[in-house]
Amino acid sequence: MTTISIGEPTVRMTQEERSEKSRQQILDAALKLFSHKGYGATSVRDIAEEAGLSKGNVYHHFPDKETIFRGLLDRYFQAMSQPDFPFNRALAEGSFPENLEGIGNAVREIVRDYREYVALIYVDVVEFDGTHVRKFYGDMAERFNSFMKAHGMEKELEGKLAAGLSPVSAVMLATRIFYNYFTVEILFGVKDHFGKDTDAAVREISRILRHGMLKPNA
Amino acid sequence: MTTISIGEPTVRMTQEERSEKSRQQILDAALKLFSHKGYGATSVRDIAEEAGLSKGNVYHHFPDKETIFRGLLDRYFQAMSQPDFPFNRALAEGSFPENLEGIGNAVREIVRDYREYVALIYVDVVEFDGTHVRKFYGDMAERFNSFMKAHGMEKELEGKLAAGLSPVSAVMLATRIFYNYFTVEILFGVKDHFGKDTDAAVREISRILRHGMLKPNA
DNA sequence: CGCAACAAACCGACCGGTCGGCCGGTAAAA
DNA sequence: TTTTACCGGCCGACCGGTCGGTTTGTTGCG
Repeated sequence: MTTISIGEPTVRMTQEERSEKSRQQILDAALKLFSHKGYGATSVRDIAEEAGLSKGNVYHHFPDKETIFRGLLDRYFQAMSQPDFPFNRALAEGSFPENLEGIGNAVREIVRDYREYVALIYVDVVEFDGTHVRKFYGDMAERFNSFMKAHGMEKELEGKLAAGLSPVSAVMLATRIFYNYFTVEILFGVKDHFGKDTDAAVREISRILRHGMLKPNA
Repeated sequence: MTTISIGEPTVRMTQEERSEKSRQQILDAALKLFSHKGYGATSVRDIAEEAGLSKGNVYHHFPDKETIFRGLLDRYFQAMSQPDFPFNRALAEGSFPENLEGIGNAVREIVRDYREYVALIYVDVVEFDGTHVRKFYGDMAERFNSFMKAHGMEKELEGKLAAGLSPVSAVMLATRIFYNYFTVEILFGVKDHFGKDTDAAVREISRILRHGMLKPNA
């Protein structure tokens, strides 16, 4: 048994617990570094140091550097598939598209809390040619379809949406524009880039998505 | 005078021409490498080799690696400010928002032709914390404003757009969603990610932006 | 014109330092 | 005792940047 003290009372850990803890420390350190320096510019030494472990130990838990990177994307995609992921909650519990503002706020929360993972997607696109994220985006329409079917949103939407408009397109479009808006705001660090504050921008986007930008009877 | 033969008749170049040609070769090589490997993972040796020059020569034309990177972003922002840039042409010569499909197609053309520069923006966000692109995005709303004023689009739009909706928001929103759509399609390499072909997606997005996703009289 | 004198373009070796990955050894858990 | 977590030195390759020296183009003077 090893004893570790973290200021608090001494903690006993089994071998499995220690191993898992190290794995998570490595992933946490790698997330921070990959998302701020890119993949190629982050060294395994950096990761080990940031994690407070030796380089040898990192290679004990992961076969190579790229496996660490893939592990991080898996973490993110895993989180996004949980029912309590803010976006999934907002989409399921409200009534689309009346709840567009709620969806916008959920996306805002996600980009804020997961900004490093969002950056990882850019890293993959640049340094791995999008290899690891292509499937995720390619399956997105189908995933929305299943989600909406599972939550019985189809019939309700059929009656509300304009004729000939697929519910999937409507939800996809709304999702994408909010992700894009908050990525620029939070990841790029540009405040109020629509020329108005965030809440006003979310309201205006929601309104255009619901009723269009043209005058109603023109 | 130097004589170079490129299969074709011999070409004479002044010192200034040779220098400029080398500078462009360096930038072209750097664009290719930075956009595919990231900044930190691209070595000045790689750039020199790709450009067909020596490393010493690269440092003769540029003081350091980062200046090369900034030079590439300058190139891109410069191109975007030209009146004949596809987006500017589409926005100026058509009638917004009837020409949304045309704007969509212009953005498609841009992302296709400038995909490596678009990737550079991601590289800046990840590896330079967005330092070089923040101003560009921060000034975007104001830039649209000036552009529309210069082309006398205000009054026309005032009569067409829904009450209380700012023309800038309308144009910004449309621009962003198209950029996002084609970035995923072209840069991420995901075909038909809205679940339908590109033209159908552009039409559907344009329609939602113009008339909204809700039934007209609901 | 010829040609010396200068400047700019260019090359490749070299610097201290870091890279990804491996491996032998140690100590603790099972 | 066997297995596993963990350490840190080691390898050849490569990093950004500098520098001494060579080639090439330009300029001015006779």
